[in-house]
Amino acid sequence: MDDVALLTRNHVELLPAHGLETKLKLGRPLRVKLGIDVTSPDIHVGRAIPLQRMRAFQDAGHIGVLIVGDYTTRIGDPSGRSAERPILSDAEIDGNAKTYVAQAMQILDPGRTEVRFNGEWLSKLSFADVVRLTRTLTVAQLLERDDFAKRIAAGQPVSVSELLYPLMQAYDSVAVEADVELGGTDQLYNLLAGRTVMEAYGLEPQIVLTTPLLLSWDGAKMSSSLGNNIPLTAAPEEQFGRTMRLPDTMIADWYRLVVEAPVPGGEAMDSKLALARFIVARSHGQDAAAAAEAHFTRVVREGGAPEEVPEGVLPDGDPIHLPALLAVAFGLSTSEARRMIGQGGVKLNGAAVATLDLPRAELDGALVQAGKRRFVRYPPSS
RNA sequence: GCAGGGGUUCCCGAGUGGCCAAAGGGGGCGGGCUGUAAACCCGCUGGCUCAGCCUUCAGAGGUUCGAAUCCUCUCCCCUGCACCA
Repeated sequence: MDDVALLTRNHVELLPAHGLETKLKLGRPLRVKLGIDVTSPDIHVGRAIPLQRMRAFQDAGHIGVLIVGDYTTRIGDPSGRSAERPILSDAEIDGNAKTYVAQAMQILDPGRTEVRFNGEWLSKLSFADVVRLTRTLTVAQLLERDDFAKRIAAGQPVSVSELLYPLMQAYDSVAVEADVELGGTDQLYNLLAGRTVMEAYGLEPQIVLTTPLLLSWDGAKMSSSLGNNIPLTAAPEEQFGRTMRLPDTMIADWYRLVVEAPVPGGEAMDSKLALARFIVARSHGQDAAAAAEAHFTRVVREGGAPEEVPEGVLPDGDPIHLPALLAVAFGLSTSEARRMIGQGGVKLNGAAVATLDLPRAELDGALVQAGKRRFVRYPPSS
């Protein structure tokens, strides 16, 4: 029933070498842990990759233990950062935590998922408990971490609280008695610390499995803070469009990591459309995916207006000043609107506009477009 | 604490008294092309009912006809050294 190749598909590191086979021979459902911190409100397609692994384990009869890092987020994970992360407010953290679980369930099997908030145990540790925890690792071990090493070499600050982060995450593994922990490659250090700490607490150390980081259309790691992400909560049209933004050269990678299937072949365009459909369908269902594709075809490929165009209200006065109108309608500055008009990017009922002021009659009942994606309709008065 | 080096428009990064709303790159936006929001090419990229005006170069004052550029003070960052009874 356990196909190791399937469970570990696309992994980067799997440690120790044959540890997973040994665990599987125990003949009981394994507890497969994945910790997520809640610094941003959305899970995106890249962060879904380890969730996909968790799903594979679930489908094979194992238990997914999803740790919501409400408590650790208060410390701030330094992974991949050259600066300390800002500490979020409690309200932000709690708000994010709520939406996270729902998003994760787009990928996971709810019936085989155990959701735990790590504040449950971390908030109860006494100072003596923390000291005991800190005894499990040495400073030298903590400083081995690439990120810390680089920052120290560069003379940048590393706060003591950041050093505690791997320990807290490791303690999660102790608390939930993880058999396997999943994570992106940037989490390798933390995951390995989990092994050491579990051992110190008399537990069988977890198996560590890391997944690749998904690169986005700009070639950088997909990340909410870089704005190159596709959130699982984004609207269907948005998810579809963002996927279509991928350079053709990255399609194969996304098929491997996101769809976990070979590229269908044929035109790059068709593969990319199918990829976009997959991503939307996973979050919003087949119907939404079809609708999003129809929207894309209409608006982007054919340059037409979408099915649903928001309605605007014309201001008073007769010659209507277009820059001001566009500024209100699309949230632009009037200078931006002027530039767009000057570059032929503004259309009135499909025809480019060249004047800044238009008679009210021409706008009444008109469809106004700015660029390819912004539309507003002014319903006829009377 | 002492000595030195820095803080520039979304980001990186030029600019050391007028030619600076400020080079260049990135990003973003617009157009062209295209069975893609890919690739490629061109343009734009502080605000303003805009041939002009207004507000920007960490902050506050000052010198000057004129300051991102000079002076003073303040805040923040970095690099050495010192301190760590």
